[in-house]
Amino acid sequence: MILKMERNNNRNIIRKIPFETIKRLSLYLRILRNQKQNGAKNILSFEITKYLDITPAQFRKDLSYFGQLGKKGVGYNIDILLTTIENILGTYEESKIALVGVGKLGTALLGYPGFSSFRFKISCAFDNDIGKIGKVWDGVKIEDISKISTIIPEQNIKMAIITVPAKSAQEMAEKLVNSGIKGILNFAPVNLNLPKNIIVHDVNMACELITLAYIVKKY
Amino acid sequence: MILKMERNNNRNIIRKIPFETIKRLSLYLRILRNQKQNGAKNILSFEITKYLDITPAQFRKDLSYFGQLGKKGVGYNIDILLTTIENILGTYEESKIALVGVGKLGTALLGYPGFSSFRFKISCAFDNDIGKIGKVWDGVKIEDISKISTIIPEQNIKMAIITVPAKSAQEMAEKLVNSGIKGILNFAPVNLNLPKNIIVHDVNMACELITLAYIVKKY
DNA sequence: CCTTGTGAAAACTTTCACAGCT
DNA sequence: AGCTGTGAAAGTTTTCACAAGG
Repeated sequence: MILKMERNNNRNIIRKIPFETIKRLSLYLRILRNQKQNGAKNILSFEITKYLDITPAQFRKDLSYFGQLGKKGVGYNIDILLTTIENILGTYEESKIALVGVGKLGTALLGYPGFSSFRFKISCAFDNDIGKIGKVWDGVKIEDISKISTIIPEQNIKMAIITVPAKSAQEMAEKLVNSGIKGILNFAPVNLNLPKNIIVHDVNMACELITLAYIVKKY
Repeated sequence: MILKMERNNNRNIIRKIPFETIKRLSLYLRILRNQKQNGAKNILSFEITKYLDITPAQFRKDLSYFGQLGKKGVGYNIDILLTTIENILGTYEESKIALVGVGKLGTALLGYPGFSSFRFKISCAFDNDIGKIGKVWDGVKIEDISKISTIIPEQNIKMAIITVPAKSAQEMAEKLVNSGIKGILNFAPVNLNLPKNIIVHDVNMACELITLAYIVKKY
């Protein structure tokens, strides 16, 4: 999957950026922040990839899509790299997220500390359980499902996380899309049938375990 | 990544099975079970892929690695397909899983109903919080971290899920590996540094959101 | 010397298109 | 007539290997 045609900073050439490169940028971001916190100013391609299952050449290739960011014989300046990657990924501005389904998993996600470091904020949560509606979890008030169509346009939210049971996921997804949601992180174990311009990423824990188990058994 | 050289049933030819094919098998499994429950006996490649972002040709190609499972002009018998895929993935026998870290996410996974349908069973859970040790969640007694090295070999557990904070993940992973664990599903936002023969799958919710946000913004 | 940046080659995956069964 | 099975082609990603610059 090719994501984008991007004009290369230095040489004015149109480049294709592999989707796999984009996925890896957030991994680089995490490590670079750690290194910066440890006081490092510079990093070499083989140093950063020691912490990942990625080759140094892969790292350099990934960055090459965005310009000549390193110095030959010297390595990469961590601040420059951080700024560049944060700009590419857009993590410098806060993104509001809607959560639908405040069961066990939804509750865990509401309290998940990893989102805020990438400036994601779950700014509203919905459930159909009367026992939950009106309560506040981690600073977020649980609203009734019926409020989706008013609150999401009001707050101009573009992304949502679905953590409802499989049987209601499609209905919730349609409600979200009708309210302006463009991207969905779907934890329900069903394939959502939505307009092609809506981006859906599925997270299926059972599938992750199955592939893990398959590999473990074969080796 | 090529997973395996497999002897093809019908033609005695050595085949390479793409890793991507293995990942899709669990998706097929889910839909086939649904269809069977709805009373269907047969399914066509274009019918099953209606529910997925996969082309019919991709589905047929995937299955072709495991033999000639369909009938030309007729389609695929659901029972045969189910049996074949369950055999390939090994989901016909129960796999015991150890859980390390019974915080919010760990608790959610303990109660996650999706595991049991693929015969995964979280059979032991560990935490270092004295307030949790000894308590029983979803039928599983929480044990102290120090018991990892006795309970895991005793129960002959080969796979574990890590849901502890980033700073203790590496230490826990090493304990697990020393106790006989071969595969780890890691929810902690750090890269685990372990022997190459140990299989680690990372699940990073923040990274999922970042790539989703990137695509949503660009389109 | 050292490490980056990058074309070119290799590896992997998906799609095409049609022969071959039923 | 209709759908599968599959080589071959196309598309995508990773690795190689070395020129080039500090």
